[in-house]
Amino acid sequence: MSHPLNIDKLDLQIISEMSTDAGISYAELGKKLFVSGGTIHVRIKKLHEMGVIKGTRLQVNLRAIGYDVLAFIGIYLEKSSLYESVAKQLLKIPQIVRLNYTTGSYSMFAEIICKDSGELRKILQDDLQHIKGIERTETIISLEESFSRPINVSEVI
Amino acid sequence: MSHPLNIDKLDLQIISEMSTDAGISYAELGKKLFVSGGTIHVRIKKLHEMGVIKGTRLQVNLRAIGYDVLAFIGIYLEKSSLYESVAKQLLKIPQIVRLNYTTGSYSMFAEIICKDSGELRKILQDDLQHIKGIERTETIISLEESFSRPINVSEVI
DNA sequence: ATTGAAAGAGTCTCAGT
DNA sequence: ACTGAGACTCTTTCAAT
Repeated sequence: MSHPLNIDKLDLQIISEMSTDAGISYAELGKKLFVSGGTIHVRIKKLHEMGVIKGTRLQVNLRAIGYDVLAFIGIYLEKSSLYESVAKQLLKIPQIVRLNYTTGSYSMFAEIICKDSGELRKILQDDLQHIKGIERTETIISLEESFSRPINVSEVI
Repeated sequence: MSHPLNIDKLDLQIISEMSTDAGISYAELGKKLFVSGGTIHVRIKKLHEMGVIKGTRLQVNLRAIGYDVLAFIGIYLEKSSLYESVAKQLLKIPQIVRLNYTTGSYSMFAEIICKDSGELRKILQDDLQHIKGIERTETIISLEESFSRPINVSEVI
């Protein structure tokens, strides 16, 4: 498997290990991959500079901090040229955590996290209905997350 | 705002800061929140033990490592009681990184990351069509990710 | 529950290969 | 490009509050 940039097997192994645990020490990671901690350090620095690694994020149990509702919103636009302007409006709604420009059933597809169903209803009715360019929306509420995992890059190596 | 568990303002501030940068040092985080590094350490340990913090994940530029296609798959089940058994089959497909049991347009909703459109087509035709209990699927391909961000917990504080 | 300090562990740099 | 060692920084523990 070839890559667009200078990414080799060791880089992918580092990414693979850190995908599930970004907090692993360079020393331990080096031991696991049979290189020195210094090499791990250099590689991670390089991957950062290349923009391959964008950062680390905490995985939080949303229910535990009072966010009970996860939903997806399929968005139909009046004209697809309105994409940029609608995206700008959706960015202003803090509960919307992700937005994709899509092809298929919807023009855009959003993910939203709310404290309760009342908050979700409020955003759907008050905020989304007033955004110019949105024709209609379809809400898909998640009752349960079966699983969520990083992509398995090991097969590429 | 009250919480189901013993989570206070400082805990939420820690979660907020680390949501966007899980790699920040306890010392620096302590300075930012006007407590000692030792206190940060104790709080994070507590949040881990309580299951509020589940871990850290690397944010990777998928295109850079050869994954060009992100898509969502809406799944219609023959009977909703088949949920568990279908979920088990979907877990076996490594390209499917997330699965939710949903209400709305679909019974289940999956997220899939593939190297190219050929790989996606192959999974849709070969793998999904042979899973007992799936009536039909709808594929939504992401042409562009506008944004992706953690939930903003600061408003809760 | 928080602090400050000491001990231990990890990162980061660099000269040598 | 990798290593090992030294300098530096951070984590982790703990007695005191």
